[in-house]
Amino acid sequence: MNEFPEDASCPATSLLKLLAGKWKPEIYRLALEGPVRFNSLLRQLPGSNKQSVAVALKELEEAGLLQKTIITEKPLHIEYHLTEKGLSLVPVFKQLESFSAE
Amino acid sequence: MNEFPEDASCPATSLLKLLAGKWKPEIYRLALEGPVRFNSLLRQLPGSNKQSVAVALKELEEAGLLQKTIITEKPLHIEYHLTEKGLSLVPVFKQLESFSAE
DNA sequence: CATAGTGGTCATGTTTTTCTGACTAATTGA
DNA sequence: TCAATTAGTCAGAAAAACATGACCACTATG
Repeated sequence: MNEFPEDASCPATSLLKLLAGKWKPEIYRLALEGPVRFNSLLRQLPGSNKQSVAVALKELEEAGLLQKTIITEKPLHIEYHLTEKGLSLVPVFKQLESFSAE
Repeated sequence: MNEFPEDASCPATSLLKLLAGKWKPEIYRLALEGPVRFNSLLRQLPGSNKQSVAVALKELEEAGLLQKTIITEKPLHIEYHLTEKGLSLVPVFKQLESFSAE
């Protein structure tokens, strides 16, 4: 009988999967306060590990939410900061947070 | 040195994890159009299976986004419909969808 | 009475995700 | 020169998520 034969694919699925990955919401949240760094994140996120944080950073970067920058000054290091695309997610994220807080 | 010793826990994490679970965005999306049913969902979601859909429905219900109702009329069956809490997520979901569409 | 549809559960297996610990390599400071 | 900090990679193990197929109980239809 097939009551609803339409395609039920969902545009939000891949974005949700990306954002929900381990340590990603936490990293995104910290990135809202300013550029983040690999080792600093490891210290800020108790229970995290190099591998997962590296993967999270890479995927957030590939998704165009974070921009990786090599800082050649003083003590040579790498920073990740939100892109415009990353910033455009702020309202969504704020809503998710306020919803969770209920 | 511990530059940032604050707790970095994130209120959005659990909600994101809930929403990102397999078939959950698709089920939520279909529920926006009206009450959904178990076997009907299985037909509407190609590639899905009883187990995953059952788990998704249970978790969405436990999270208070869906309400399970036994319909005692005509051909006895069960419906899941969005709660007020579930409806309050609509704007978030719409934003996620429009963001994905870019 | 048999068959199909309703809405599941359960045990098991596979696949995906995440974690652990070892290792690398360049830079900096003492 | 030694040790620490930077930012990772890699292989393998463990844990979590997901899929498969069998089964169950009830209702409805022929």
